Amino acid sequence: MEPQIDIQTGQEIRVRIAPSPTGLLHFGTARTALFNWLFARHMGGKFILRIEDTDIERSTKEFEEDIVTGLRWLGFDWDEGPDKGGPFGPYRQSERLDIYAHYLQQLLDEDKAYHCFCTKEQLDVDRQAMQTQGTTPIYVGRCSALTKEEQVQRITAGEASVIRLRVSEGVIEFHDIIRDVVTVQSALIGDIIIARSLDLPLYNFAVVVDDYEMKISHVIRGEDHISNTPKQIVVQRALGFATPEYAHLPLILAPDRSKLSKRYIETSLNDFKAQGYLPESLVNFMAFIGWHPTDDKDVMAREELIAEFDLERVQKGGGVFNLEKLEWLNAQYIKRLPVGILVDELMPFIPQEWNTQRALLERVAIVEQDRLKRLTDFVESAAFFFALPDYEADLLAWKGADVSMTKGHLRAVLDILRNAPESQFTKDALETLLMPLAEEKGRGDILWPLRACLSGKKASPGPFEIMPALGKSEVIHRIEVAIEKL
RNA sequence: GCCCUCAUCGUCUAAUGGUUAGGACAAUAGGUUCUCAUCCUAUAAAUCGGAGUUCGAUUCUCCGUGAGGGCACCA
Repeated sequence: MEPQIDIQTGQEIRVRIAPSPTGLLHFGTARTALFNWLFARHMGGKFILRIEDTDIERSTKEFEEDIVTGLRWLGFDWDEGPDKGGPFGPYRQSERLDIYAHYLQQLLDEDKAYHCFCTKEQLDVDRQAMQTQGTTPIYVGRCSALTKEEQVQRITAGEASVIRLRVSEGVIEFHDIIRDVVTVQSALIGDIIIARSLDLPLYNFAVVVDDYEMKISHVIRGEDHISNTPKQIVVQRALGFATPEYAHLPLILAPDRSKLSKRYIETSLNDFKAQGYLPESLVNFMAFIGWHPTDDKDVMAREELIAEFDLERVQKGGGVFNLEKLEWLNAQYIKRLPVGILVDELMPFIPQEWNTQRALLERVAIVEQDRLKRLTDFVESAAFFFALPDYEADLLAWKGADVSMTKGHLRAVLDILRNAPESQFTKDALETLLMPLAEEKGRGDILWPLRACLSGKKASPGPFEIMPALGKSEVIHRIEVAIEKL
């Protein structure tokens, strides 16, 4: 497909996900990645991964690894990124320091930025004062009048400083695809710090430089960034850069409607993998927090999402994370899996011993498929197929039936099954074989003890599902065990 | 405190200036070969409040209320 051009800007459509490796892959980050990816794929544009590791104290390689692994698992293939390069690399901010230094120096030379020598303590006092006065806490501008000579002098004298951008008063207005126009007074921003030094740029500065250098056409990010946008626009203007199109996504909320935190769900998306969720379910689920198609579809495959996704239809209000819906969706996707694939997916979760017979595993998977909400459920619900659990004899009695009667019923079933050839061990054949007896003696009287002795559990799949999976000899054996118990 | 944003069933959401306000999850009640699950059917459940515009507003405007986010030499 030829790269799509944005009608409004005439630019190629390029979006990015820009996580900072200061923690595990968060659910919200994954959802932002998804919306960027869907938009890019829908529009035929490019999706870029950029690692924002300017915070050298908190960023780690391990977190970056976790994030990249998670995004890959979800299937968000990026066109450019630190692992695969691209025409506008490097894609890790820590490797772009010379680029930032260049623009920082330019701003300093043009006197659009200046060195500020205020200490953190001073700034804290200022902030406190403004807050008690009821005004917006911004920089008071103590250092803004310093001449270049004075700045150089104090730096050479060894005084610590940061770099601030001069922000003039006025109105900043920007367009948001989801929210239309957002207006902010720049007087409420003040002279923002854009770098600690030439080598240590800060977020609001680095983002602007990178988005420009990487020719990002649409910035799609969480609503928590709305208040950063005017600051970034101010930087763009100082640098003479065009403003990209924005789309601020509604936040994902915990059930108490506060910002989703690690207190409610596991922080790393990779934990969802460990808990037995399929990437397809997560993708479908995440897409539906903040977006829905026009029709009533509720299970949508990746390709359908791409085909129908539309940023303009994204919800404005935050959405609560609903675990039950995720589980339901996961069950839907598990149900739709071909057995072979299901078994493959199950592999990482099952005990070694079960893995000796692929054929048995497949038969069991067929029985359990409709009962699984998560892949991990299989371990517990299917255990009885691989080893008959210990159970009490009275489990075998159906609604107060006495021992000798139950025993007799099981013997009758055993007789029928002993004479049946292995080829008769299919669901349908077994039903025609045994149902007449069950109708005669009472369904519960025959079926309950049979099922109970096969599974050793009071709740399990039905006997006609269990028997074909187990095979003749094991079925006979389990019935004999039961008769012995009685 | 200041700034920004938002508001349809419990939850995710659909819809239109005129409909019985639709679907899904969850809940409840039934049904299908014993149990559990699946599956099927049905029931209950919403336009935050007040003005205005209009023949008509859930939809447009304003005010109020409520909620969320942001206010770092973090991102």
